[in-house]
Amino acid sequence: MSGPRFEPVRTVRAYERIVEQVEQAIESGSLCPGQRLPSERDLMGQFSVSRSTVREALRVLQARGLVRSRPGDPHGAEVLPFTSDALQKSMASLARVEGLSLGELVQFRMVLDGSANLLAARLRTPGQLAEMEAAIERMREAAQEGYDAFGAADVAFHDAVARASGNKLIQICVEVVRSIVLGLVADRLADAPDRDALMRRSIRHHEEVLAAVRDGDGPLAARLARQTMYDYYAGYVPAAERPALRALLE
Amino acid sequence: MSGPRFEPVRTVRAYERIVEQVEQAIESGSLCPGQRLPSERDLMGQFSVSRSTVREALRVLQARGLVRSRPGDPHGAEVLPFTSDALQKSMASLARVEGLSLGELVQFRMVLDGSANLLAARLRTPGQLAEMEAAIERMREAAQEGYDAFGAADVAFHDAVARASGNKLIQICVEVVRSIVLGLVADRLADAPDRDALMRRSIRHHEEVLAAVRDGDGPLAARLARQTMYDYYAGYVPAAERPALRALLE
DNA sequence: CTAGTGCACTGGTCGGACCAGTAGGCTACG
DNA sequence: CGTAGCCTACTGGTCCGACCAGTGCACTAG
Repeated sequence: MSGPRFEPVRTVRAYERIVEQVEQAIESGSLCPGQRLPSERDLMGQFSVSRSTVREALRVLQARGLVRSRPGDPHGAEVLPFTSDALQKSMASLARVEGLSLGELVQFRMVLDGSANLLAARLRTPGQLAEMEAAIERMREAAQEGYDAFGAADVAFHDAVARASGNKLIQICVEVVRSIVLGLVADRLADAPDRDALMRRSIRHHEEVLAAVRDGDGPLAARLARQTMYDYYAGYVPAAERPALRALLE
Repeated sequence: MSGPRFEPVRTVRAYERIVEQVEQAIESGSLCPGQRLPSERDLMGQFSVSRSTVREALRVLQARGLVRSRPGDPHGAEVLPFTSDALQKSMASLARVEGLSLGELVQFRMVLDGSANLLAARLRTPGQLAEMEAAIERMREAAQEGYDAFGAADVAFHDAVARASGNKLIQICVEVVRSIVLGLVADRLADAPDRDALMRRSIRHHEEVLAAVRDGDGPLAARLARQTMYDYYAGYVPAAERPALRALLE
């Protein structure tokens, strides 16, 4: 009954095949970050296509964050090291299009940060522990300097924890989601009424988290980290969403 | 000492501004999924640019998964509903370029799936609970039919849990990371020696997880979910990475 | 009323052209 | 001899006009 199983032919556009080839060259390592692609006019020769086609391919590669081109650059497009930019862009667009609420984002941060602390408590090296201590020390100094400096030191602490978790995926997602959240609440954080008290309390919380990490008590570190995050952001989250956040606190 | 703070001027390319405008129209909702963009020739009139520029903008929008165009379509490019495709693409490329190990990916799944179960145990609706039960029932049937059907039912269960967590971000990340992991181990899963025993044990584990979710015991559900994931994948993870996974089991 | 045909239009690709910008070599001046 | 400044050859960004294969719709012939 059934003859030979034919598959639907996929019409592959010329620029897509160029994208594939370059992408593969980058992934296979034969094209390293910092290296340059040939100029568009060279590429049109190598691929036997017109410049328009080459350019459309480059636009796609650029949109994926693999390549950057600059007018006038005599060396051609530059192959970029991986950045989470593309990931962040699509997640940010996800956040807007899909209508992600601040509550969901904060909840996700609680999950990630909690897990990062859990892992860090068990897997950290002495050097990483020192980094975290340095970050908190920096937070204490920065509290005198201003809110921006304090925020930066805060970020540095969470990054140190994420690194100590030993999981690059966690590390990157922490970074991506945090930047989205900070983008959403930046204006409201700026004019918080009692910033000094907020910073002092935040430092104390971070110290408790660090102590748990130092002691290797993962579950405690995770719980404290989630609680810290909750205390810090709950005020900006609509009351209706808060119960979902509290579900992550024992 | 410091004069007026000048900022570096950012030369904005024409196609970028087109991308911005269309992106914003989609995000603001004035352009809904299913609707059509004007034809390229119309757009070049509306934006006062050449077709090449319009096309480059469309390439970028297409690369971000916001739009699809098809040759010959008399209605112009179609605005797509959000899919996690773009997210998945950038995360998959991250996995390759950054050299994410299977261990890290599985660990991340343990984190996500654990948290999803924790939340689901506390926030699930009766309907969602029924979905999970149906998915497990489907797993029992599928175990007779074959490995592919079983895998599909397994995926359906985890999706039901992710939905019940109430967090779309968790839901999407679960989906994205799972598809990457499955892509990595697909060939090795196919010729596992004792597939029947594997499936039976997997069903039993899932039943235990479901029971915990039904009882509203979040921490237990989370721990069981992580344990299930570990048992299922640990064999494919290099022994050196396994301790990091076990750090997530009490 | 339906089956078939033709047309108007689409996106994909091509080739050529011009512009503003850059880098590096060249020149002329100190 | 060294350096400051110009010059040129090249880059990417944009525009234009053209052709092709594919699509959907309206119109027509049966």
